[in-house]
Amino acid sequence: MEPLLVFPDPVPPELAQSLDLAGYPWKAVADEAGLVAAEPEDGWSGAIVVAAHDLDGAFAVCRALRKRDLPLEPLLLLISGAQVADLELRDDLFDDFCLYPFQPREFEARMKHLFWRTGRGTRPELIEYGDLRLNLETYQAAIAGKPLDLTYMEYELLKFLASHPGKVFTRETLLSRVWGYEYYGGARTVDVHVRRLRAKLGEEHANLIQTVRSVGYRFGQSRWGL
Amino acid sequence: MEPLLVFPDPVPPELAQSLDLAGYPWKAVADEAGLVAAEPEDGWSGAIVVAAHDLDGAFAVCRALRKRDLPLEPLLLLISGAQVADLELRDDLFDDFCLYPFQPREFEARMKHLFWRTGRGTRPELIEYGDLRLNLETYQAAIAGKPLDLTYMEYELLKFLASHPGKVFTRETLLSRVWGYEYYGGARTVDVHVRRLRAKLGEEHANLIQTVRSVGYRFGQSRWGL
DNA sequence: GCGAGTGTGAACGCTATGTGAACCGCTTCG
DNA sequence: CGAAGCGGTTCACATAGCGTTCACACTCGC
Repeated sequence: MEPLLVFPDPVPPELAQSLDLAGYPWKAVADEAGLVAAEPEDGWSGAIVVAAHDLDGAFAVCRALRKRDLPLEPLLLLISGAQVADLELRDDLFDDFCLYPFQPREFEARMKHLFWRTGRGTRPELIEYGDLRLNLETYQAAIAGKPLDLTYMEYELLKFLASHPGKVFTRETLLSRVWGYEYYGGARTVDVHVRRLRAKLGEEHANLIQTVRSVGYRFGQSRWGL
Repeated sequence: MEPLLVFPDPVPPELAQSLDLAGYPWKAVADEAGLVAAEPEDGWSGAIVVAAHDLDGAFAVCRALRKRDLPLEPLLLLISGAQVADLELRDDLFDDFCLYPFQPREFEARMKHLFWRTGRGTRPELIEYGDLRLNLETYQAAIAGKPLDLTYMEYELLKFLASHPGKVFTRETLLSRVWGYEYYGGARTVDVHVRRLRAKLGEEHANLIQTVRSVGYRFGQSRWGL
């Protein structure tokens, strides 16, 4: 596991202790300049920024971390109770915060939840939508409990569509995202795969993949929430 | 704003007070059966589940909320310090947690951050004007909650008009901006599409698109009032 | 009341999509 | 080594949905 970035340097001893006890590798950074200098080859796996002693410096570090091409996640902010009000309008600078000084149990639970949450974004192991279920680990699909016998491309296409329910994708987008970025091929290929998917989904569920004329295809119903 | 779901019923008084002070509308629910019974027409805007007094009941509610077609978000869990360990392996049941009893400032900050996060992460790009709502991601439109079945050109035209409310466009402008810059066609095409749009909007909302004689069309009310 | 501008219904023709089948490369098995 | 099977791609054709156009009725302003 890549190390966590921790600000400031030196790190408060109780934080260092909690991190070590929980088994997180970490590296302290004193200021913005250190972000680049101390960065491991494979990047940071997350960041913990202690704002309790230096609010402005902490926010500066957060900003620097979030401005990168790939904003660093997750980012946990440790602040004193009196600083809670300063979070206002700075929601974009952190993923979660924890009152400082902290209870080790709460700190550890927040770390776990944060990693779980951001990890889920990159590697979900199960996709479910209505009766449909895709097991990404075993490459199996099932609808209403009945297993679907999908080919590789069919599975990949369905996986991509089902992981963005409601959103419409053009054939070109699907070709580049599902087939590959430099794919040379006719857009009708998508049609054929959609047709086979619909056939395998069965008459009852064929409408899971909807045609949006002149645009492309959409999986499932739109989300009108919020 | 739609109300928050709060479990259990009765709600602890300090929680009720904090919610009221922060201006969140809310509705208490006593058990899983109440989730459906008490649900507002437009759904919940989020949930707060107090686990401090009834851990199992709280998790049951969380599970029920997350199993729905559209898992309810955001979901804030309130737990006692002794229960933190019980969060283990239940990361999927909540979005954030707060130690209970809580400091109102921390509670409020978590609520704000949660709403900011879910709003930003999952909110589709929308165009809204009065009862009209256009979802740009899903190519769907709805008026007063009822979905509109629009064709591609109708959708594009409405999208363009609705994104410049109050402004008058000539047919030529519309042809070049909606149809395309090199479009060579009769101006009456616009009329026909406007007519169909009005018909689909329904008698009640047909006046959303107004005719400005000798000039063109305008969406919504003029900025000078009417 | 006249004319320009706009609403309306219907008809036409095009284009995007559905559909069946052929093709082609790859793997498997005899 | 060749045949067969499988899966992905492409092609040709059918078709319905949709955009455009036109003719005519109507309305508004002068």
